[in-house]
Parts: sequence; C-alpha cells; structure tokens
Amino acid sequence: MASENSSQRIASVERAADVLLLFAQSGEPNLGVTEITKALGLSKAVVHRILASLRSRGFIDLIGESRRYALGTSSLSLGLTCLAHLDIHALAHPELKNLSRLTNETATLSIRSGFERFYIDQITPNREIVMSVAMGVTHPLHAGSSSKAFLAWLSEAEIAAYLKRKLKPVTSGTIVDPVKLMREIGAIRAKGFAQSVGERQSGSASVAAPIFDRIGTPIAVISICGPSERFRSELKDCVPALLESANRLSRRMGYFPKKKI
Amino acid sequence: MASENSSQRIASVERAADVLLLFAQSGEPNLGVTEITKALGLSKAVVHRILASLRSRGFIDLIGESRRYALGTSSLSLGLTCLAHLDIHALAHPELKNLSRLTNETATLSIRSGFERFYIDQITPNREIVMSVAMGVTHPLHAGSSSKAFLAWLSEAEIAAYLKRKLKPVTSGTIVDPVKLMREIGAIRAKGFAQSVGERQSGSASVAAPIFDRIGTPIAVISICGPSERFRSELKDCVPALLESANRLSRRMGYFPKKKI
DNA sequence: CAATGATGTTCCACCTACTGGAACTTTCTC
DNA sequence: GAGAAAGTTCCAGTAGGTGGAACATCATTG
Repeated sequence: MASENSSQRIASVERAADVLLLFAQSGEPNLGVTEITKALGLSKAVVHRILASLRSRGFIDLIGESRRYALGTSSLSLGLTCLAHLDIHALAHPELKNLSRLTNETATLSIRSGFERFYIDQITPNREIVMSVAMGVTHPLHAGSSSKAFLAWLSEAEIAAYLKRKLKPVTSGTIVDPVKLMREIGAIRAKGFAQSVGERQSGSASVAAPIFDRIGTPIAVISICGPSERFRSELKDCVPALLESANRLSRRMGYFPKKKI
Repeated sequence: MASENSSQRIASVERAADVLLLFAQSGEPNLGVTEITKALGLSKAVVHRILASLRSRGFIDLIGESRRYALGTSSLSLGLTCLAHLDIHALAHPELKNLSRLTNETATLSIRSGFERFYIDQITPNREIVMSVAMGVTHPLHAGSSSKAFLAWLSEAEIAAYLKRKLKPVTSGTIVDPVKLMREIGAIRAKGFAQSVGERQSGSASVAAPIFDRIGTPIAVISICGPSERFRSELKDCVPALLESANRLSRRMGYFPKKKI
C-alpha cells in the first residue's frame, strides 16, 4: 500500500507547508521571520528562504515596506477554487439561507479535516446581535455541536482513538471526560443531532446535524447557532427544520437511509 | 533592496507551489501525476514526491482509491482564513447584497494578483436565469469590465508594461489591440467605471467600478453582471447604484477623493 | 541623535537529502 | 490475458539545501 511511507517525500516542501499552515491557524494575520522560527523550530535562514520562495509564487506577501509577512493572493485563489469544487458547498448554501431565515439565527456549514473541523460557510440573520463564526480556522472534534456531530458518526475505531487523546478544554463548558463524551456520543446518534451551550465559545449555543454521502459517511455538518442568552431556550424549536435540511442534503448527496440493512 | 534576488530561494518549494497553482488554475478538479509532469515539465519522481509531501500536510488529497489527486482541506482552510483577514470582503458583502437586490442581477467582488484578477465574492439574484462566476480562477486584465477597471487605474508604467505583452483574446469580443485598449482605458478613467459585453464571457454583460484605499490605489473592483441578452440594455441604469456603492466602500477604506490636489 | 538590542537578510563551506533514470508494480484497454 | 499507460520505488551521484555566523536594517531609549 502507498500511505505513510518513510522518506519518499521532500523535507523542504513539508516545512513550507507547515509555514503556510501556521499562517492559516495562528490567528495572526501577519508574522515575522523570528515568530515563525520559534513556532516551527526552524533556523532563520530556512524560514527566510521558504518565505522568499512562497513569495515568488504569490502565496505569501510582504506587508508594505515592513518586514512582516502575510498570506498572499495565490493562497486565496487556491482556497476559493477548492471551495468551488466542493459540491456540498453549493448545495448547502440555499439551505443555510433558508434555515437562517426560518430561525432568525446564524446557520453554518462545516467540514472535517482529520481530527479537526472548520466552518466553510455561514449565513447571519438581519438583526442587531448575531453570532458570527471564523471560517477556515480549525476546531477540535469534542467542543461544540458541529464538532460533536462529526465525532459521533466516526467509526468506532476512530472514536476510540480520539477519546484516547488528551482532550483539551476550549472553554469552561467543554466536555473533556472521555466517559461523559462517550455517553454524549450515544445520545447524539440516537437523536440524530448534537447540541451545545458554550462548549466551544462561551456565550453561544447551537444545534448541529450531519450530512451523509452515498455510503453513509458524514461529509459535512450544518448547524444553527446564536447567543446563548436568547438561543439556549430556542434550541429545541430549531431541530425539526435543521434535520429536514440535513436529510434533504444527504438525499441529494445520494444517501438513502436504511436502504440496505 | 530585497526582491527578486538570485537564488536565495528553494527550488523544491517553488515547484511544490507551482503544483498547487496548477490545481488552482487548471480548472480540473483533479489531476494525475503524468498530467502534472507534462504541464510543469518535471519528472514523475519529483511530482510524486511533491504530492506525497503536500498530502502529508493535507494540502492535497488522494481521490478515493484511485490514483488521482485533488486539493485537500488545508488548501481550503488556508484560503478561507486568508479571506477572513481581508477587510474589503466583509465590508463589500452587504453592498453586493444591496446591489443584487436593487438590480436583480449578479453582483461580484474581485481582487487583483499581479497582471491578473479573480472573483472573491458574488451575490446572485433569485430568478430563473442568472449569471454565476467562478471564484478564485484568474482572468487577464484586459477582458471584461472588472478586469478593465483594475487596468485603468494602474500606474502609467504598469499599463505600458501590460500593453506591451501579447494580449490573448478570451472570447471573440475581447479587445486585443493595444491602441484601442488604451483609448478604452481613457474613457473608463473619465467615466469612473468600465463596461463590457461578452469580452470575457460570451453571452454576458457587465459594469464595474474600482474601490480605492487611503492612498488611492484600487484594491478591489465591484461589478454587476448578467446575461447580455437582457442585461446589455439595462447596463446604464445600474451605473449610479454601482458608483454609489464603490464610493461608499472607498470612503470606508479611508479614501477621500480630491482631498489633496 | 548616538547607542543598543532585536529582527531580518546574506554568505559560504559542508554534506545531507534531492534528483532523475530505470526498474518495478498496478491499473486500464481492448 | 497481453500490451500499454500510469503510478510508485530504488539508488548512486551530486545539485542544492542547510545552519552558523557575519552583516544590515529597524526600533527603542536615554
């Protein structure tokens, strides 16, 4: 089998990829050579050369005349064309609009990346106080309803592997006890959706449901979320619409539940 | 000065960047080793190692069990966080919504990348036949209204450099004669907006206006576009709303025209 | 406005680790 | 099921990447 073969890869390319990922995940819109050096444990010369190389292709920009670097237009172009190839994004967008309109709260779409997930779309309602999520930034699979919706439908082996890791709390409300989380996973599977109050983001609440592809793998999760102050009591009322949207999308992805049991 | 210094860069990193750009710009959602080999003039072994390296960081995925590669979740995450750091994107979004609602046509936002540009946002109206653009895919600066709006406000030197290049037609309507294009640029500057009927995409028409930052550099372009059949005659009617939006955005970016002359 | 420290950039000799041709394997085609 | 095409792995040679240190530039402060 192919896969994690030893060193049939290129170290400098992987280091460059790590630099890009650092820009994507650090939260900082721009970084200096030394910061990158410290974060990745590379020498200044190496970081400098990597940045110069990425810059020559537009993935990285020099900010004005300063010595700070930021993601460039090629990075953006890459992500947007990638998004355009994701069927689920186009399909789910109108559903998100619909959910946001019906509930008067924010509707989101997430996808998974290993043991993490990130938002790829959101629709916010027209009102004063709304919840808005950061797109592209990864979150662990045990904090928040969208995360738990992914986690709950992983294979037994994957869930076991995930629970074996040290679960870091994201907020004071994050579930970090594996036993508790396993019980939660059971409940989520039984109900068909996940909910959270302040597990990933203090002061916000949400409900989430998975979208399955033709072979029953969850490829995305949609959620409805809002400020917990007002939304925690309205969570339940949103569930029917949420599940309807999720099921509609699953069917359009070719999934027919119970077809073969 | 820093800049295009000789070889203070890493060849393998630049090759890997080229591979990613190929995925972004080829239009193909997935590619094989040989295709990449031919497109970039690299050996199969090199391409294979680059793909393996990018794959280890999630920038590239193996499609199912096939031997085809596609952009991975890290590429998407990268682009989305990049988008989140772009102030103009958040600011322009409501303006696009507004323009689309007012005109009942598609409203778009583009940014420039060297001598190219690409769409980073669009709002389509709710009607049967709408125009929809591909986000992230680059277009040359001489075809279409958004492109010409960028071109017209480049510096004299940059315009001269651009016109010196061989201008390839994108459709049968593309302006490729430098003299004609220069005249067009003058007209665009005078009017404050650009228009096009089928120059970039046959069967579509559009008007576009630039957004300036505090020092008067065009950082983005907004456009309204639709099927030329019905929209070519309505172009003019959209211009006031378009310019109003563009001016409002320029002001919010800190641009105050005529402040210092 | 020097002096000082921090950060960014360049240099260069060393030697790792990347390259490319070829062999091998797998998949597709007919 | 043979042949062709595409993908993957191997290996020896050396291109080219590395990192320590020198140099340059910027920021800060008295």
